[in-house]
Amino acid sequence: MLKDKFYDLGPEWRAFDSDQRDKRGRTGAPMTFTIHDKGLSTIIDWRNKDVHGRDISPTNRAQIYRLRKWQRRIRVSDAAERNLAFAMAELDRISSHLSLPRSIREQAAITYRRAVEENLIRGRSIESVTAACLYGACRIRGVPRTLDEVAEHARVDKKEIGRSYRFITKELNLKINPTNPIDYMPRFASELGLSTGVQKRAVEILEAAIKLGLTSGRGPMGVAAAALYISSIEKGERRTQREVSEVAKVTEVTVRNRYKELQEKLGLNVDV
DNA sequence: AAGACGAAAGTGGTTGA
DNA sequence: TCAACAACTTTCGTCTT
Repeated sequence: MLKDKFYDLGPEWRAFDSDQRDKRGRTGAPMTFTIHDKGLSTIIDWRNKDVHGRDISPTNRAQIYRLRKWQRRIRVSDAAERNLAFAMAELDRISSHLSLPRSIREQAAITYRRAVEENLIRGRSIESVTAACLYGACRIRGVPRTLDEVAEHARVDKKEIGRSYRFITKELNLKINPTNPIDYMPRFASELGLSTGVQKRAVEILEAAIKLGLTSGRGPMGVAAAALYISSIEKGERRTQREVSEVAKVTEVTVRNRYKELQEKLGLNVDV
């Protein structure tokens, strides 16, 4: 019954690439929901007096009671709806900034609705919960974005999103696997303009590394970056450590450490 | 001149008493 | 709640291409 009432609150333009998006993005949320009824609501007050201050007859009184009851109901469902609409708008806004596919956004919406149903929002900001749902949705769908990336476009800081995320996943029993470095591969490779051959090789390296347990306890992005770095050299499409570290959002030092490790333990000789 | 290297000190988050 | 800890970062001087 609630869902009939949602409007498309997304941006009114479509962006075809991120440059465009950056230029055209105007402001935060597409619309404010602070005034849900546009000031048109009528309030039935609690006194049993009419406009002239006279007592209302008992017959009319029964009717007034019924009206009051509805007013109460409408008010609470309106508030809930308003919050949901706001959350959906926020979800839309962040995911469009992150160029996330619709399916992920929907996954996030599902999670969010569940969170609402289970009363998990109380005490947490809607913004932090939506961001947390989105972050989780990315991981569930195997298209990881870092917490930093999500936080960058959310209106709350990383710490709070993380807290909400942990809470939500625990309370809803969401089974989310630890991030797999392989999931980052397509994105990193394409951001670096590397061929699918390089990407495939990097995945092979990662698979071998996972078998040897070289990935556990390590930041997945660092490992992914290192594998891609090695593979880019092997395939003659070399990228510098700096370039690789940039897209993976880690430092060169980390790329170095990881790749030295991979090289040594996997018996790869990359040099020359 | 740019890239790669590695040592050393600093940071934030997890873990275990 | 606090301290220890590992991974990662920052910074910086040096070596290699």
